[in-house]
Amino acid sequence: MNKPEPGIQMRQREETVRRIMEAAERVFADYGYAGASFSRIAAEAGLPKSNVVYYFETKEALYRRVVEDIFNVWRAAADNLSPEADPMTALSDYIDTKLELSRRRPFGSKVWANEIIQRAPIVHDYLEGELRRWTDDRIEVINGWIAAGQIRPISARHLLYAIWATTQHYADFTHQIKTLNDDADLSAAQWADTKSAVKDLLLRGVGAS
Amino acid sequence: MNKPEPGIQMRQREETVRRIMEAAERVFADYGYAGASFSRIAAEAGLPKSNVVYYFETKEALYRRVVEDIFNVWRAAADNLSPEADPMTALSDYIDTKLELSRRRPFGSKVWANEIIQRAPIVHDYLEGELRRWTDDRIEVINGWIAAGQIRPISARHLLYAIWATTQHYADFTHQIKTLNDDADLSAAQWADTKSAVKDLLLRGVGAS
DNA sequence: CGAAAAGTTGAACGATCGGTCAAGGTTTTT
DNA sequence: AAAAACCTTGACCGATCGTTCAACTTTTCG
Repeated sequence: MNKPEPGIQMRQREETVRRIMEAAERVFADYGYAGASFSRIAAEAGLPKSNVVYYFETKEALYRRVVEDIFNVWRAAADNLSPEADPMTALSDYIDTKLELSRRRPFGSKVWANEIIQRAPIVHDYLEGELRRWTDDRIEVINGWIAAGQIRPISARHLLYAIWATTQHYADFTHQIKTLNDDADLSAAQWADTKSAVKDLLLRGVGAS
Repeated sequence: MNKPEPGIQMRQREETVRRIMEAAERVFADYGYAGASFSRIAAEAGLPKSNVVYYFETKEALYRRVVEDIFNVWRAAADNLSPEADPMTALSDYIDTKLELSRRRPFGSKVWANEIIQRAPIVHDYLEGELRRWTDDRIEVINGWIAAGQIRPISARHLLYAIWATTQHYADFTHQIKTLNDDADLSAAQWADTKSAVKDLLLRGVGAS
């Protein structure tokens, strides 16, 4: 049962796969599923097209890997919204985490948005299963907070939707936000402003003082 | 200077153009710019491909017409946010109007979202000109309300972004929302709930009692 | 009415797409 | 060192793309 020490080939394989997936995430985000081509992804990754095909067989398989990857990151972030915590702290942390993801993985967010806009041909099963359960669970948690008088009696479902919408907006609509910011990327200070403004607005909405 | 009474041909032309643009809006929303093909749009409109080309010359020209059309609708809706009105009434009406647009023109919203996600190759000039001016004007209006003590001192810019994000979310992420609603479209009652929930959350955020 | 203009449509074009394949090189295993 | 497995890559395939074109019908207008 000894794990074999990775040889040159295996280490290079992982590195190559990672490079292709990063390129693919960018290209899928910038051109959509149909508009993204193997040749463009390969060029972005600095590899021949055939080599990309060798590692990912089909375009759909590569796309699926990219979508699953970003989804796993998001799922991990979602665990922050735990039932035990204080409502304001938990929601505040959740918004922070989601905004930080929008900042660090904007292409992943765009790929996800594209997938949903186009009726989720790939991740539909996940939406019906895992996401539905996760959402129902969190709605119960929030309703528990409401019943205990810890927050205002708002609609838990629409609160979640509002958090998703506002946080992901800063990734998906990066270009619009940048344009309205005199064509400059948001600075670190502006990102901090964003976080506090979003939290201020939404948390006040649930009853923060 | 007498306007000529429209003959059979001209009336049918307008009708055909409208039918093509409706089909195109759906297809561009469902498949993205690159994934939308003349043949699919033509099939959706019930016309031969060549006929669609006859009316719109190139795919980019057709796409541009679709984007400009939805943009004009949105611009008209934006006028609701006028400086003179009472803050809460004005913001409430604005949110109502935007949500009603998400309900009635979801495909247009998706086309717009796609365009922005993909760096606005078509509407970039508009973003830099008209939208930037409109946004700056509204930020001034909101800051005026704040200075007059009519609403809480929130960030006007991020308030606007939050309104855009939450309202458009119900159009762009229709599929996700529908899936989380047991695969059922939102009923009229659920749309009413949505409107009041979004307004409750955001308006409380700006200081409604 | 008859010529000009506008609308309709199937066939065909070069370009690009996703994917296949074979030939040759490199690494790992025996 | 020989065999096996793995990796790299350019050439190539059928399908589909946006676009062009020519033949034809219908509508408009003097």
